[in-house]
Amino acid sequence: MDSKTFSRYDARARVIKAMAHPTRLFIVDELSRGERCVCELTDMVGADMSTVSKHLTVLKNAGIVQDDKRGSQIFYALRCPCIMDFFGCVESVLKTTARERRNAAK
Amino acid sequence: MDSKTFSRYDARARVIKAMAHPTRLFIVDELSRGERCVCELTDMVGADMSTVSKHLTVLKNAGIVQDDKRGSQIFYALRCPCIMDFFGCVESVLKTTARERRNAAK
DNA sequence: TCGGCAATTGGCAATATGGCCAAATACCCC
DNA sequence: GGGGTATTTGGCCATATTGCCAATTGCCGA
Repeated sequence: MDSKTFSRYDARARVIKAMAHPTRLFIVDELSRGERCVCELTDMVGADMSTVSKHLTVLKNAGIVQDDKRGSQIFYALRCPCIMDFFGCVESVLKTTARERRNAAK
Repeated sequence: MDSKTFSRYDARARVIKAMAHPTRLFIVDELSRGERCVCELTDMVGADMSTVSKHLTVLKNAGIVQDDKRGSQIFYALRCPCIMDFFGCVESVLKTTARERRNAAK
């Protein structure tokens, strides 16, 4: 794999890696229903606000979310709704695995 | 986030995490064109065979690929072609980011 | 059965990630 | 300007990931 090819896959991997965490997946799913401020997300996630903030930074650096400062709050929103396509695909992988496990158990 | 909700997102995150590496992304892309044995993939990737083998194990454990032993070789194939949907989505995130960066530079 | 290729496994070192606390910033209202 | 809320940043530790090498296993042909 030459370095140009590597760069292409590395760029993609960075975006995917940003999604590869249960808390960040939860956040993305929640944002798909509309923008939320950090404190709302913190309440929902149930972790330290600093932790949630760092997760949001990861998502922002990957280009998945955008932030909008309004007053003393910062609202985050999905930048690319197509991100939700991930879920359908991931679910079908999980379903396939579950089905095969059932068959294997027979 | 209650523990049941967490489990759901964690299961999804495990699948996504398996994709979150440039080499594994390359492998998935290559497998989308048809099955390949470990030595073919090793040649293409250009890493140690043990490294490629471990990447394949990660993909297999996530339910993304399946293996088929034939003679002295083991062929890997995608188990769920929809995995390729990831790429379109990731590309659009990358394109959005690139576009915004261009606009910001103006 | 022996030698050799294909592939996996174990071990190890380097590096990255995740989460909390505490401290620093930013903003608003009074 | 001062106090309070919202958010980010820095530091630290525990844990996970990655990649190579070496050793092992599995299979085939001579």
